[in-house]
Amino acid sequence: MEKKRTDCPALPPGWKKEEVIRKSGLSAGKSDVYYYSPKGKKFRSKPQLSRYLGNTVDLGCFDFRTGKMMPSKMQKSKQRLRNDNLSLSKGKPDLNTALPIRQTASIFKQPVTKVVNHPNNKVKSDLQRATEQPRQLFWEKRLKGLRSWDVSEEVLRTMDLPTGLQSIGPDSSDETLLSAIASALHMSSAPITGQTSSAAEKNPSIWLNTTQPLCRAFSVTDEHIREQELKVQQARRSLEEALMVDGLARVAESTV
DNA sequence: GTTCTCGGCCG
DNA sequence: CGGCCGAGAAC
Repeated sequence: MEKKRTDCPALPPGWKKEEVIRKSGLSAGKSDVYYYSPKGKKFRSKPQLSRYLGNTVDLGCFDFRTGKMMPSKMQKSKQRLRNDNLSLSKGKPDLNTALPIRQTASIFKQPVTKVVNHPNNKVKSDLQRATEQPRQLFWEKRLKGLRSWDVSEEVLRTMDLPTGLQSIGPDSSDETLLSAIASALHMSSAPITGQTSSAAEKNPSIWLNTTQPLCRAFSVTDEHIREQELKVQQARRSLEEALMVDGLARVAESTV
């Protein structure tokens, strides 16, 4: 059989594509296409590939069988943005196994543009580099007043931050504190400690540690952790209930 | 146990 | 009809 693993130009380097012809049975002559990651993991469908690659790669116009990007396969009236209202309200249970996109990520989609005085330079849009882009001091202030809304346009109550967290910098109110901390958690995998230097409190515009949020140094206590565990537990419970109710409703609907 | 292969469901 | 994945066959 053709068991040649060939390079696949549409995928990151190291990926291989293989086409296996069925040699017997009713489906003899049909072929199956497989992909192999650089580490040798085998993939036998687009959903499986998509799950593995996560949200970093859009396989929307990727043709699994040929292994090429097919611009024609774009923007069908189907293919909605993942988990929009429709697919959540009506429709089947969410069997989408792809990782959910952080909704807050939209804030960071457009990092500050770095202009370099060289005619041949192109602006890079690599997300990894985005965190290293220059930023305005106290840029978090711009997040002030951002709220989240549910589908009925009801303002969602903001999260309660643990007591003891205090903002720092020109905006002493707590209005940007949550945003600043949330942003910091999204933008770096390094520990978030807040501004540990006491100098930063006196003159933040000079001593601010820009890798940390506009938040005074804090420590996490066992009590904080217990509270958080409780919240997670409760959230999971209500999710479980919601899924339960949803499932029952669907069964009832289908047996009418 | 893992990998290969074809059947068959479902859209 | 073809993509996807279950599961038996093969190793």
